[in-house]
Amino acid sequence: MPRWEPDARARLAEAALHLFEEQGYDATTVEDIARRAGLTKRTFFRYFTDKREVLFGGVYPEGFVDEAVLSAPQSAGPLAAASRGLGALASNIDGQGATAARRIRIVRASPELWERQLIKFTFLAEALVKALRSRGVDEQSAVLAAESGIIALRVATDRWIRGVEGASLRELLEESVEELRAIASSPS
Amino acid sequence: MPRWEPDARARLAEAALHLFEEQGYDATTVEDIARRAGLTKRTFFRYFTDKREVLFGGVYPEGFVDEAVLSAPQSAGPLAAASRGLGALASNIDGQGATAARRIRIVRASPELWERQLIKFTFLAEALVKALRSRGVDEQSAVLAAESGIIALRVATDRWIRGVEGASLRELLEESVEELRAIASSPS
DNA sequence: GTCTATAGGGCGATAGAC
DNA sequence: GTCTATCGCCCTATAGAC
Repeated sequence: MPRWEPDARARLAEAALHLFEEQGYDATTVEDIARRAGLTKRTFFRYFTDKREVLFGGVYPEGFVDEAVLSAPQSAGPLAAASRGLGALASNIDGQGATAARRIRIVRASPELWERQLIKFTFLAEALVKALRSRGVDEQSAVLAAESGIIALRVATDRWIRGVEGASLRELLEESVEELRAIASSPS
Repeated sequence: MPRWEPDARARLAEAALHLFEEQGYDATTVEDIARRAGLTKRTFFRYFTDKREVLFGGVYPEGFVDEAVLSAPQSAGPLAAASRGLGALASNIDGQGATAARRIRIVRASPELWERQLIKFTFLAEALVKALRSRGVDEQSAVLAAESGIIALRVATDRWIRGVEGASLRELLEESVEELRAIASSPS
C-alpha cells in the first residue's frame, strides 16, 4: 500500500476541472481544489506555479509539432510545413475525447484563463518557428507562418467546440488553412 | 483652487511607467505607484481594475481602425482592408513619440504584461472583424484577415522596437503584410 | 505547516465645489 | 443641502518564503 494516493498532479487537475465547471473559475479557490483532491493548498503550489496552470500544466503540445514539421516533404513551403505540425497536434486533441473540449470551454469562459491560453499559443509558435528554422526558413517568414498557422488552428477550434458539423479538429484545421490562403491572395 | 491636483489617471500612468522602467514590474507595488502620484492604493483601483491595466488603460486603439477599414476602396480584399485599419493605428503610434516605445519595451519584458497585451490584441481583432463584416466579408474570412493582419503588426513592431533601420512602424507593417502574402501563396 | 506581502475590493467617512 | 473624488479601514485570496 502506498503511503499516499498516486497521481497527485492528475487528481488536482481533475478536481479543478470539475469545480471550475460547477461553480466557475473565480468562485473556486485553490484550497477548494486541494481539498477535493485530498491534499493541501501547499501541495497544490508544489505542482503548479499558479492557479491557472492547473488547466494547462499537463499539456505540452510543443512536443508533437517538431517531428511533424521536420518530416514534411522538401517541396512544402513554410505555411504547409507549419500546418503539418499543427495537424499532428490537432489529431492528438481529437484523440483525447471529451476532456479536451471541457478544458477549452472553461478557458473560453474566463478572461483570465484566456490570457494564459494566448501565451501558451506563443510558446507553441516558438516551437514551430524553431522547427521551421531548421528547415532553412528565415526568421521573419518562420514567425509569420507559425503564427498564421496558429490563427487557423484557433478558428478551427472555434468551430470544433461549437461542434455542429461533428467534423474532427484536424479536418477543420485543413479547411481553415485553405481559407487563409485564399484571403492572403485576395486583391490589395 | 481645486482641492486635488488634476489628472489623477495620467499621473498614475506616468508614475507606473517610470517605476516599471526603473525597478521592473514585479518589484513595483501598487502602493509605490500611488505614492509617487501623490495618491493612495485605494484610489489607484478606482481608475484601473488591476495593476496591469495602468499600462494599457489609456489606449483605445480600436477607435482608429474602424473608419480606415470602411474607407478602403471597394476593390480591396479582406486582408487589404484590415491592413488599412492597422496602418492607421501604426501611424498613430508613430506619432506618439518615445512614450509608445517605452511602453512596448516594458510590456515585452514581463510575461504577465505580455499576457495582457495579447488579450488586447484580441479586442483589436474583434473591432477589425466588426468593421470587415460591415464591408460584407463573411465571419470566418473576417476573423482570419483580422488576426493575420495583427500578426503582421506584431512582427513589424518587433523590428520597429529594435529600430536599427529607423523605418516607421507604418512602413514596416506594409512590408510584413507583403511577406505574409508571399508565405500564404508558398507551395503546399 | 505557518507566516507574510501584495492584489483587489466593499463600505463608509471626509471635505471641498456647487 | 447634493455631488464627487479621495481616503481609511477591513477583509479575502493568491503566492511565496521560511
